[in-house]
Amino acid sequence: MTELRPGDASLLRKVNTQVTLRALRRAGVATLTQLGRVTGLSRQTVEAVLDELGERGYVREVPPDEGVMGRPARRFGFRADAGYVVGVEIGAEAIVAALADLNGEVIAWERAEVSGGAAAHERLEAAERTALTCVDGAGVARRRVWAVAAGTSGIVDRSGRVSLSITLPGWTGVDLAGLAGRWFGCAALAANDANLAALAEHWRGSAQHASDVVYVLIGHRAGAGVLIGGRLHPGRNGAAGEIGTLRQVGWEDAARELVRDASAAEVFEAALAGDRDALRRVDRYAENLAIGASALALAIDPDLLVLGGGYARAGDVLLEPLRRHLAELCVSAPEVVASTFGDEAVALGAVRLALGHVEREVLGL
Amino acid sequence: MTELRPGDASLLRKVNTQVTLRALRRAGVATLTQLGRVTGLSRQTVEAVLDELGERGYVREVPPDEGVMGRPARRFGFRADAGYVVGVEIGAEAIVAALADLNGEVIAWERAEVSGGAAAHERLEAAERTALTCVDGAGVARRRVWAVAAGTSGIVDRSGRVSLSITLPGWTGVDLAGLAGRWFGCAALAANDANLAALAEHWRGSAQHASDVVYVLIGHRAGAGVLIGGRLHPGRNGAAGEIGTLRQVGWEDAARELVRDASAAEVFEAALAGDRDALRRVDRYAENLAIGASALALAIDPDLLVLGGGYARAGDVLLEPLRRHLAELCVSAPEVVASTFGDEAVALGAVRLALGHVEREVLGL
DNA sequence: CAATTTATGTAACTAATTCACGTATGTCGG
DNA sequence: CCGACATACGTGAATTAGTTACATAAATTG
Repeated sequence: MTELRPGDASLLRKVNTQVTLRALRRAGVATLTQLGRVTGLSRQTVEAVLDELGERGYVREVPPDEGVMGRPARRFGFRADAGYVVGVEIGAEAIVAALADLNGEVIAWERAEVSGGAAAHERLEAAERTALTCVDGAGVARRRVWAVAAGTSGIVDRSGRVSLSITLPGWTGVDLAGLAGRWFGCAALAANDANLAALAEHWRGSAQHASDVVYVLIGHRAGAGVLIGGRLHPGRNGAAGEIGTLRQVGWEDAARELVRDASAAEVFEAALAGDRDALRRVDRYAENLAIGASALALAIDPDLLVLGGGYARAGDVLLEPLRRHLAELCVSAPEVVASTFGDEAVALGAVRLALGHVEREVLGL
Repeated sequence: MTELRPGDASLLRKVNTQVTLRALRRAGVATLTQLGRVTGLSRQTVEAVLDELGERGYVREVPPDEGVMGRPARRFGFRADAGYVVGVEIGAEAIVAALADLNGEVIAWERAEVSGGAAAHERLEAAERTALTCVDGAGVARRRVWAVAAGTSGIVDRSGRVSLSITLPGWTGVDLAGLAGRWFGCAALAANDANLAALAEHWRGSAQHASDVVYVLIGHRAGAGVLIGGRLHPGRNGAAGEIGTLRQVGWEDAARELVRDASAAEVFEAALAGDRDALRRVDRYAENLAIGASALALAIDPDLLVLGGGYARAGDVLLEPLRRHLAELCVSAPEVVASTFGDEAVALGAVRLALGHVEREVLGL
């Protein structure tokens, strides 16, 4: 339902501003002539656009290059420090916050532990504290944060409310986006953790060249996030990818069976060393995982399946049997790769989400 | 990856042409002033756009309204008969062809039976014959067909080739789009039948107000089609929705169990009459269906689930237990409705697909 | 220091759109 | 039948945005 609106001349300027800004951000620093070449616009148009952007504070002129032939060209750079965004992961046992500039470069990380049994208000206070510390510690004024996004396990609806959480006590019903907006008095978004991790992988991780992505987050509990056309696909209720709840899929007990007596890391370690029992347990786990993953893969037929979360650190010991089982179950199984990011994936995805909001709303895409 | 291109003034005209054309097609016949009001453009702009469209043959002036106050306004109408599109369903036992004008109004239907065991070339010849008869019978010159789309069961890849078919003999590997293009010497597309049926429902059926739709086509075999954001989501290999192949889902045997000795219609009939055994069998069938449907619903979290195909004619006898089982399996089950169309759904979806191609490529959206 | 190279500044021109205002052409009421 | 009214048409000026062309400016090179 793309609302098609009529355009007057100002639409052109909007379009060309976006084209120019995108080219400038890609290039880092560029001259008018260079920008004209890559955008296909005339130098004069680029100049007019950059003037406007300069007045709005998004672009700054930098000293010209030296030592090159001809008249020195004026050079411009995107002011990535014009504003900032914050991404926060609110997990069961830890809060991870990231502060990033408008280029998405992370300036500062902050991490805090929380008790798995902490009440909702405690967890929220810890999240707020962590986010504020992250920003303050980097020496960035709080009012310069333009958007914040939070990721958490459970189902998060379109408005940013947690509509269902099984793992975190008192978490169901929390208006995450509404509350996070008060931290910095800015726009706020909230989404499911696996969805954000998927976004992070598509942004800077192993899913960069994929358009439709399924991200499976495995740890104590397994969840999944879905990207369609490179964009988040939360679904009607924000529940897309929540296939783990289906009994036949068996994600519920899979992790329990895997670890039983030892820690997960130990099991994977033993399997890597060739231990028969460990190998069998990992294979069994991979099979369980593959059932759910294949349901997702068959439903969506993605370009890529990314495996992330704590257990994904096991690498090929887990990936190889997963690929095998997946191939058995799917007509045409997607490529399977491991996540690039570790603990930062969710917060990084939250940064991307917040940044996307800024790009749309503020820079006016 | 929306390629963002710079715009010169002609971009404005393109945009406004689209806006105007869309408004005109919606209105049927309209005056310049009316079009100006609904599009938000000035009367002069609308006039200029309509002049161009008139020269290109897409718009025609019709006699002014009589009996209204003031100077009679010139009235314009979209020339829906400027071109035509053809949609064809190539099924196991029948070919259904539909000829439609540029408004998507179906001018003529044509139907032919084929043997389920017919070889690929026979089936293709039957399809071609049916399509040609449909067009010829309506008195439309063959060269006025601008695009044709074909739908069939099995997996159809992006290029329009059947990459896997289990039901139709010799069907795997057939370059459906390539061959269909020769029928009328025009652009040709091909897609999976369930996907096209979904498209039809979204276009004019029970899914008109939904954005993300899962369509489950049930008959001898069950298949599913997926719409994301109102658009076809075929997936990487055109296999999105092919969840029936997953053993755990049980769609393979579901239909077999249902019918066993009687015909499906008889079983549904008996269930409607209150027959215990029939009710149990329908419930069992609904449960099997729900497992696969819930996997799709959980993966995609759609706005709506549409049930179509032969067995969907059973109506509430089947829908009610399906809804019940789905609610048990899903965190938040989607609304479930029956398909609006009967046997025409797939051909109608093919018409929509072909029309979409024309709108994009020819009318230049 | 002149030649070369490259960027800037200015002016003329085109495309598309809007606004304002006068003109044309119907219906309605006496 | 004719004037009042309503509504649409036609024309011209103004605005915004973008492009091309060319003279001018400011560096490096030999």
